[in-house]
Amino acid sequence: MPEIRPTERELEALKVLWSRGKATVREVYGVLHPRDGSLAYTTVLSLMQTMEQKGLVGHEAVGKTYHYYSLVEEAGVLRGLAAGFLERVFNGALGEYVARALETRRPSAAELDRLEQLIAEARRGRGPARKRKGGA
Amino acid sequence: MPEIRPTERELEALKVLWSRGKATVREVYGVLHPRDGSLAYTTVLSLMQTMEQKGLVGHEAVGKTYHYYSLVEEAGVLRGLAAGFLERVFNGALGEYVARALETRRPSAAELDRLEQLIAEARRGRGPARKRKGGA
DNA sequence: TCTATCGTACTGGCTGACCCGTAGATTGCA
DNA sequence: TGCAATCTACGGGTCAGCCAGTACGATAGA
Repeated sequence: MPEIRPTERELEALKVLWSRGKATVREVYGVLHPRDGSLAYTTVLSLMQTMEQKGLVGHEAVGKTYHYYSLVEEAGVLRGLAAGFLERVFNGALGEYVARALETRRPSAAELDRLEQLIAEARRGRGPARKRKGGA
Repeated sequence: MPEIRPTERELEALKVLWSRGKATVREVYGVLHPRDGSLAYTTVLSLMQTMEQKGLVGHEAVGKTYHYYSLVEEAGVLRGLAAGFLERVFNGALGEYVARALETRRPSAAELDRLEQLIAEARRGRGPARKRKGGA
């Protein structure tokens, strides 16, 4: 597992696939285009092709169109990104990692409750995730 | 303030400057080289010149050598990086941001205490930072 | 003075990310 | 059958990041 590190654009596309299960190029384009303002359809097409070549996504032909789906698990990718960022930027210092994020905006009470919960779970010896790692 | 976003290499160099106050190219090279394995001295020199052009660092001549120093505040840069990462990857979801990081390794009791402390401070209405923003 | 050494300045090459236009194939429909 | 719409395939172009070689000046020591 050579560390999955999608680029920014690739991550945007993956998010669409994760939320929908699968999607056509046009659907991904429909999500990315309004945000970016100007972004050609063929650009998104190229993006999907590049991602397929990298093994991030796969496709199945339905009629003449392709339905793309993610080949990488969302939680795993996000975990990897977080781990890399934590290491590269904060040298693994969890406190700094959280402190800097808290400085950027005032967190809601609900968010703070959620954080407390995560910490409590971590204290109980198991990670916050309920799922096991053992994926493909 | 057009959002400071140093590249990976630049961040490595900035860390050296932050920890030492100022440093020569050779000193930065001395830190970066062992980690990277092979990295030419002139490469680090080019890096510093690029960073100076971007306004990330400045230098003063001491004899024939340059002493470089950071022009950007450490806390501010890290805060910006954390904010960007939080937004781009987790759409601003603080819980996910922390949860994924906690999954990567087992945090120590001291680290969890530190997190509790940060949350408590956030609950008291003020951010975890004791310092005001008003920098240069 | 001559030379080795140690600086910085300058320039170019390589790669990946990103973007898009055009071509070609297929389909639906009048 | 002919036309328009809608795909995918392919190729190219731009730019930033990264890396390093070469040039050139200053300095210290023989």
